[in-house]
Amino acid sequence: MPELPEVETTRRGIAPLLEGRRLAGAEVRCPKLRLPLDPRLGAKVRGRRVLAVERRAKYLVIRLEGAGLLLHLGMSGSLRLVRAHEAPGPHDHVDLLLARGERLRFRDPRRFGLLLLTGPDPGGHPLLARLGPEPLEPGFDGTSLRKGLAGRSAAVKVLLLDSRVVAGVGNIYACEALHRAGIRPSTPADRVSAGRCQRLAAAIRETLAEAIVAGGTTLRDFRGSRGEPGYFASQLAVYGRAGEPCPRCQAPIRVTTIGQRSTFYCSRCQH
DNA sequence: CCGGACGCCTGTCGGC
DNA sequence: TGCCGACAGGCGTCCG
Repeated sequence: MPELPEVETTRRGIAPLLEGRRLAGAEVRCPKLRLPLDPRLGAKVRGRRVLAVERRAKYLVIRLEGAGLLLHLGMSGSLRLVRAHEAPGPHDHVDLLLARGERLRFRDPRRFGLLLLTGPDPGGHPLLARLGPEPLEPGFDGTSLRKGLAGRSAAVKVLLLDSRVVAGVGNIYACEALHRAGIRPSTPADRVSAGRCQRLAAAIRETLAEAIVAGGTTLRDFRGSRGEPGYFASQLAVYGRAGEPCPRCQAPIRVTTIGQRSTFYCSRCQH
């Protein structure tokens, strides 16, 4: 579920609540996520101060004194600050405990998420080693995107979902950025011209930045750290809108399958 | 290396 | 109303 804007929304919500405070432990109720949770997580984080809450691609990178945490929300994860007396639901798998009875609660019905204890530099974890450029950082532009697409015959949309090409773009924002750039998702990646790569890189950045401003996209269950939904769904041009008129040219939005994922596009204004 | 298929889980929705 | 299959925002792995 959560793509870069949703993870960034979550990060912005929890960072001010965590940074500078000490963890009092952790409560692991269900250790079976994408990778098993460390059953001794609580003892290992207890007493450590939170130095920073950062984001890389769709990962939250939490730096602690002498250790680190790597957290991924998978398809259905969310984080929320709760009070100790709030009873956990069936999918509230783990809490990070703070002082004063506050907890950061990790809910993840589908359990594709991840919470790993790492060394002092969680950013150096192997899971992050092969990630491509951050789309909102200066290192990402038409030139670097074109390099990522060079020599690849796969559909350009498949490569936008490849975190080695660009980090953090998921199915919603790949569809939206391609629509904004006027590029058909099935176009072979190496046939996207330099000029169109420039346009596509700009479209990716704009789409992600606007979605962050809106607090992300809530289709069903995404919630920010205070339980609030994201409001970008109303600004989606194509995703989930099969049969509706294209906001630019009024032709009906089509849906097809590319790379085993539903793909929405306008056949009139995307070429 | 590349492209494509699959599995991991649970919830929800549409069709019959 | 109830059941059953299809599908969902991710991503690592395996196969040819």
